[in-house]
Amino acid sequence: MSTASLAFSGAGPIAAATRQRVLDAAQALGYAGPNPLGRQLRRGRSGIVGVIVGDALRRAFRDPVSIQVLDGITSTLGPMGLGVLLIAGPHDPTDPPVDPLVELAAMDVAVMMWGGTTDDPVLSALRRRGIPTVLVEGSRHPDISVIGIADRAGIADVTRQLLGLGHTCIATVTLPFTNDRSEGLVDAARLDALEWELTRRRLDGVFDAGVQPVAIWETPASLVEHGASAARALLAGPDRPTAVVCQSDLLAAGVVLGARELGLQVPQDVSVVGFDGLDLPWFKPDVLTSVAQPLAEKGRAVGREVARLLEGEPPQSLDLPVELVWGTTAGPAPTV
Amino acid sequence: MSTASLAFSGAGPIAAATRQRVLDAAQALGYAGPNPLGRQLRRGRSGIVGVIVGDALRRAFRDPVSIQVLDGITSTLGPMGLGVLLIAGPHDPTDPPVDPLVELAAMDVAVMMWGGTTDDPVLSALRRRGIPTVLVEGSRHPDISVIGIADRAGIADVTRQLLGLGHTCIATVTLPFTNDRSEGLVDAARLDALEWELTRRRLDGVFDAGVQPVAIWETPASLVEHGASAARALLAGPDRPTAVVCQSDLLAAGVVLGARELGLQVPQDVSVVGFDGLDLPWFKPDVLTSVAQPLAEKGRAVGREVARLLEGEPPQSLDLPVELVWGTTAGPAPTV
DNA sequence: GCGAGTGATCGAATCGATTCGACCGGAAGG
DNA sequence: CCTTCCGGTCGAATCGATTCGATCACTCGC
Repeated sequence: MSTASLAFSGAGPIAAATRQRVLDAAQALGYAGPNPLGRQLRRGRSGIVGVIVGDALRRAFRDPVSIQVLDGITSTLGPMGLGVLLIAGPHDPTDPPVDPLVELAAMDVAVMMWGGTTDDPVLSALRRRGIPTVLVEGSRHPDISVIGIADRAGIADVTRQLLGLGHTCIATVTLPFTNDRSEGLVDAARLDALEWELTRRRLDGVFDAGVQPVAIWETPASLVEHGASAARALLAGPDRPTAVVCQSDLLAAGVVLGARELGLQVPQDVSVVGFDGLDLPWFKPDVLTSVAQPLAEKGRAVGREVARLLEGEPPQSLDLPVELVWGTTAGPAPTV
Repeated sequence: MSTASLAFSGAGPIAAATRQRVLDAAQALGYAGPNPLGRQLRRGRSGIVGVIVGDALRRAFRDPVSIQVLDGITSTLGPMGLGVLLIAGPHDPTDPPVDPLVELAAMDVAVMMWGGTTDDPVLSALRRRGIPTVLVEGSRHPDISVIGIADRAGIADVTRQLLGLGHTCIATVTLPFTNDRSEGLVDAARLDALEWELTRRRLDGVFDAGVQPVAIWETPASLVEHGASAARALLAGPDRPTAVVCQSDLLAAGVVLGARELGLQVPQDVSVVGFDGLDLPWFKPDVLTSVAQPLAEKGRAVGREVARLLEGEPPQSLDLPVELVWGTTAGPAPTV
């Protein structure tokens, strides 16, 4: 048995002739190679990285941001012989708050693809199981790796640019506040109920610039259609904002489309800025003014951190820079 | 040990008090519950379904078609306690033809998300390992489950409609022919080199309608930008086709955008039909004329077939119907 | 009061590979 | 010629849970 093991794994000394004899015998007996389950048990490693996406898979995959990060992750993990197990994140409040896979599946490391909330049930489940975890865009935990970006400062920066262009009446369109996916204007009570770290941070970016938005509009997901309905609600009235800061590019693109539906010109009548720096082929020849984040690099950084954790090294957090991309959707405030 | 096992699994008779005692002891000892690896080895089941996407993950995830099918798959598999392991399909010819995960990873069933070629190395690797496999949109294999759609008939149908509207000069824009991702006009030699089952079948649909396309344009992937470049190439000349049949909606949308860039009106100057029946929010208010396939249902059918195979039942193939959706991008041929 | 029956608990084999140490034969060196 | 060393092979323990059958305590019925 041990010789057969060596023949297949190639680790350790084995004569070429013996190896061949083993391989031939395997062929004759219809043995298709070592059973991964046995190997995994013995090694104590499954070779699997659980990636918990921030939503039902359907929605998560419609978001180019998740996709690009996921691609960066897999392209780093693949060559290391690690596989990615997809796990759905929290979505419908009717579902159990934690996917059974989080409790039951074999994985060496977990990646949470969204910031999560302050005390996330998924995160606690992972900690209970003792599975090292990498958070994408979460808040700093002392003993957990967090791969983030300078989104707060980036949003503050682009907001200041708008101020410099004479905008005084600025609205903001945000990502979801909680898992319950409501849509609409945010009042003080709702603002207190804000649970998602990421949404809060980007909102704080606007405040950091010294802006008190004339309206905060919450969307149930980062999708074009929700941006469009935000535009219909925010830009229809007579004293509409002259600029809209959006927490994602998809929302911003939706706001632009919605504004045009209302007969408004972008950026002459209203300026729209987004976040992410996506390349949207169907948006051409326009280019969103946006805060670009290095999405694929973020994924690769996650992959590298996963590798570090597997080596047994202590968690290490990392913040990636963002870059302001000045496109065609923002300009000076209209003169009254 | 056996009692502890019963306490955690809940299968078999155990007194509530004993159970609680075991759970308390586990807590005290810092035991976080059964190790999945041990359970999997014993059960002989990993609870994992390997899903091989038809491309590098990045490209596959930009394709709403894969996404929706994948979503259907996961939503069926999740409640059955099965996890989805993502595996990249064949992409750059420089990479190894078969992802190492296909050879090494533990999985109970595999799903190939694209038709593949007649003798696919991935498929043979899976058969060698004895892993039951479900093919999405492949060609009929005797002992393999194939979940397909009536795409050939659907394309033939929509092509006949175009004939009925007076179109005689019809071009077609296709999905890739092989893994080498070339782009451009297809000549006889290239037509012979066609390896992808799915592309061939949809092309045959056009032929079935009795149409000999004036041009066949191969794209390297189902993306809007490739449709746009096809349009630039096919529609620039004076004797351009009056209708373009595309093998996907993303390509069709790209053709429409490209045609407009050239100053053409759709459908007045040129009719464009697609395939898939996607809902593209950014394409509104236009609606693609398309052959709609039930994407989520296809995914669910895959999930059900996976379940069947796990039960040990013999492979069973299934063909889902398609439906012609008459949108705003196709109309009568222009009068000369 | 004793045997049958029942429900809970425990022993031990098993899944399949890995890996350390023991062992063996042959070659090189003294 | 004997010892030492070394590359190659083989035995056996181990990873962690599941599960069948055996055992045990206890109750019920006669």
